[in-house]
Amino acid sequence: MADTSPPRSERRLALFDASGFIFRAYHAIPPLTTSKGVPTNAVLGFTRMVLKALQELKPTHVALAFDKSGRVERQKIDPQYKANRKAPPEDLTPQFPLIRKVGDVLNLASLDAEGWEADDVIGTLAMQAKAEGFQVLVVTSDKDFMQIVDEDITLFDPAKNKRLAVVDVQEKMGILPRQVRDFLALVGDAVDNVAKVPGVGDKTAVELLHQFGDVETLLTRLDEVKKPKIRAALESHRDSLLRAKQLVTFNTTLPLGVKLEDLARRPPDSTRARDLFTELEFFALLRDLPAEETPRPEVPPLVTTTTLVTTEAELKTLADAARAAGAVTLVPAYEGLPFAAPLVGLGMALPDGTTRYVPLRHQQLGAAQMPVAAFASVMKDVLADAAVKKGGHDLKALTLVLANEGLPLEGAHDDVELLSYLLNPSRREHALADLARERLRSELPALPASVEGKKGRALSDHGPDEVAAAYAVRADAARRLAPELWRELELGGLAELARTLELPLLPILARMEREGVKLDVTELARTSERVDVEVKAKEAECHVAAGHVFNLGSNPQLAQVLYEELKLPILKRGKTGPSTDQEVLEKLAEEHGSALARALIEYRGLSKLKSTYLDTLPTLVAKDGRVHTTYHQAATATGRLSSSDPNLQNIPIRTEVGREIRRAFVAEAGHQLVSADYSQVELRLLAHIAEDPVLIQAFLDDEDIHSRTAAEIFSISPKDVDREQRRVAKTVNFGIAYGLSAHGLSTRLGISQESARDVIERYFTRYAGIRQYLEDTVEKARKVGYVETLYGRRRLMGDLLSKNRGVAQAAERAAINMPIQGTAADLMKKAMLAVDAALRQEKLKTRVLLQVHDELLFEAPDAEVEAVKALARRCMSAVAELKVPLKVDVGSGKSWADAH
DNA sequence: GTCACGACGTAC
DNA sequence: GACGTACGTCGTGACA
Repeated sequence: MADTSPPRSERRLALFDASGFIFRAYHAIPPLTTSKGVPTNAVLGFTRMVLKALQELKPTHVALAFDKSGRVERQKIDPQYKANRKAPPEDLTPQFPLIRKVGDVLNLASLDAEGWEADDVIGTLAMQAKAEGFQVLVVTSDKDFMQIVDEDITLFDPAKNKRLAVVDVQEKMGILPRQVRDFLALVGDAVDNVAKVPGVGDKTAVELLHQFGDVETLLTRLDEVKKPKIRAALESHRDSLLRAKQLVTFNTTLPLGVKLEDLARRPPDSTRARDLFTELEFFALLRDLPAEETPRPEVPPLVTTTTLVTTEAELKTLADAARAAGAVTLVPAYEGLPFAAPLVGLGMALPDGTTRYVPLRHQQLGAAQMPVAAFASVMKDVLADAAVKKGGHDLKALTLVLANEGLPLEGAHDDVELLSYLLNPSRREHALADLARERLRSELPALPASVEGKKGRALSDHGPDEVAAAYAVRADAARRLAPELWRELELGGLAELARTLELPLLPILARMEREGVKLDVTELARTSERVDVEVKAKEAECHVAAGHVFNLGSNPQLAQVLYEELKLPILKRGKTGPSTDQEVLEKLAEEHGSALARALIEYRGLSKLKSTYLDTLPTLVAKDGRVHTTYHQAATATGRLSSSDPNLQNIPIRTEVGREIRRAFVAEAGHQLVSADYSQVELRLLAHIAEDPVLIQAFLDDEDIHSRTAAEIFSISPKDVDREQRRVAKTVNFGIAYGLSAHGLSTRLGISQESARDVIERYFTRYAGIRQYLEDTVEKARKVGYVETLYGRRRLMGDLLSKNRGVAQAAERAAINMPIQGTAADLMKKAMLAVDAALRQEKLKTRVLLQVHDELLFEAPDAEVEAVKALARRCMSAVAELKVPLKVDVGSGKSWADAH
């Protein structure tokens, strides 16, 4: 291949002072957001400047230099350095990662060095490039950069469209570029908090430098300084002057570890640039992008075919390659629920792009397959080796199907479903096919319908050739998605959450699912029979009250009976017609004496419990007599887990029949169930996050929080609070973190809107910190476009600026709630890691079975019960140091009901 | 028969 | 629309 790189003399490196421009752009351009509310003024200014400078300078090589914890190293010289700087404005912070993204899609290298400023990165690169014969252009508006100007290094100020060479520095400053550092040290810098020598202004500084050349010489010949005042000042500021020179001097010897060749200019990735500019609504800039798709040779299309692995020797080679590379991406072929699903085959991808499919349990006659036992013996070690990082999509499912084969999996690391979830937890799905379409511009071939939960031939009835490519491509796609997702997580400050919380939690959830919880089906059947009698009686009662038989489960039929035949008033309407929900029925029963409504309420309650729990749960008991739920780690917008098949996070507890259902969740013989739950965790977190002194004190005093709130609201002593007042306060306490409204409170409590408004106003007067927090949260969310938890989990909030007021208000309530609910979820996840580690550490046989948001349920051998109670309380309380204590209630017994 | 949707109700 | 986050059941109506 011909060498097309420019001759040495024509190589021009443009170095952008990116961090400098971010702040300039932010202040130069008035606040601006996308229609979704993402602030973009600094991003726009920065992008325009970069594009303009590139056009003007036509460099052959380019780099963007950023600060990274920039003041840290200089503060080692002087702790006062930039100590007076405020944190960046809150609507600027979210623009930093966006600016990095702009650099990324424009194919410009972004460089930084931990602890150093962009200045130092540029200084280092400039020297390196000069030594290699480059012409260096530093794009900046900062005069400090004049210190590195020489015959090969010039500055370019895009704002003024002016270049600055040695002569310009001399003309402007009256000194040589290499004296700029001395000049800056003498006159100081108020903005950066660099001390000056008092009495020395620009003129004196220049004069002194003409006479002595630099500050070091000046200080050795102080007696030659004519003016006594200046001489005295210099004498007494000797140390601070030398320190100041150190501070203003660029470090030109950073170990950046970058080759200049890597900075060769590449055309923008116009596809991604187009997407990003569209997302940012930079429509004017879109036109300037090259129209055609830029070929991306470094990102080849996904594989379309693969090779089957059917011999032990081939598989061994593959396992060795994975071990050597330290990573492998695995996509299992299975159908149904991963607990108990047999492994039909395995798609694999290695970091070098090799893909394979291992057929294991295809039914096709004559198809060559890998014997399962041989597969297990070859793969066991590499799967269990945490040093070999595992990638894929839904690694919990992979962990489970491998566990079914007796193969423990360690080193789960690149789960693209989980990584995508952290980037945008509001998103409905993180299906691999969608991620591949969006991020790799590739369509994945379809999987057999049965795998997607639809009807069709069983997976194992397909031949290996039919499905091999589909699974191998998926492994290839997941392998390629992971680095991109990690990069975005790093940019958003979410990578630590992934590494230290979500990924370590994944195997714990897999174990909990595998463990399952024992269900006493006889007990459930007994209850079901009894409830059945009651349900039938209530049904008959309803039919009598209606005067004829109808389907009680059909709301349209019910509405006809209530509102047309019985002529009851329509109190509420839904989208499809008059409502028949519980609230309406209660009013009809109480205020209009409707016997039908009264009977129907009881019918609904009982039949719900019967159909959802009493009759369904027994069908979900596995062969081991236990129920195995599936936890979803990438499902909720707040960071909570969810549970399905069955959902064990909404097992009834409030009603008597509900408690009977919990009585059917039991411990094995010789064991007990131990329950540990956080008391009032969300209200405690609200107190901590909002820093409300009154609420914090209430928790420090371990008071009955609802009575205390009642006392505050009604301005009375806690001991004088009556039941009704406590009930009101309890409702307010529960509703407050949900964005409670006067209307909502009034309907819930059956009081007038006026008194509800009054109650809320009194609440906010007493708990002023809470009101402030709620307002600040919404305001900040509007500015930055997201809300976050104490641990940095983020939820993007696009609807806050919706023109539809209802939509915008709903988004405000969600924004208020997420930091509270999400932080509680973070805490519980941390607690689960701590509890798991402690159980191992103490070599206990106790297992964690269930997590229900603020509760953990354990199954403990009788002998361990007390130890586990103490352990759970300890681990869960100590998971964070907050301004309020984290209280944990524990209990134990033969059944879940008894453990409460 | 299958699917998507809305209404409803359970949990925290 | 009216208080946040989930999932499951049922009935309904469109479609095959």
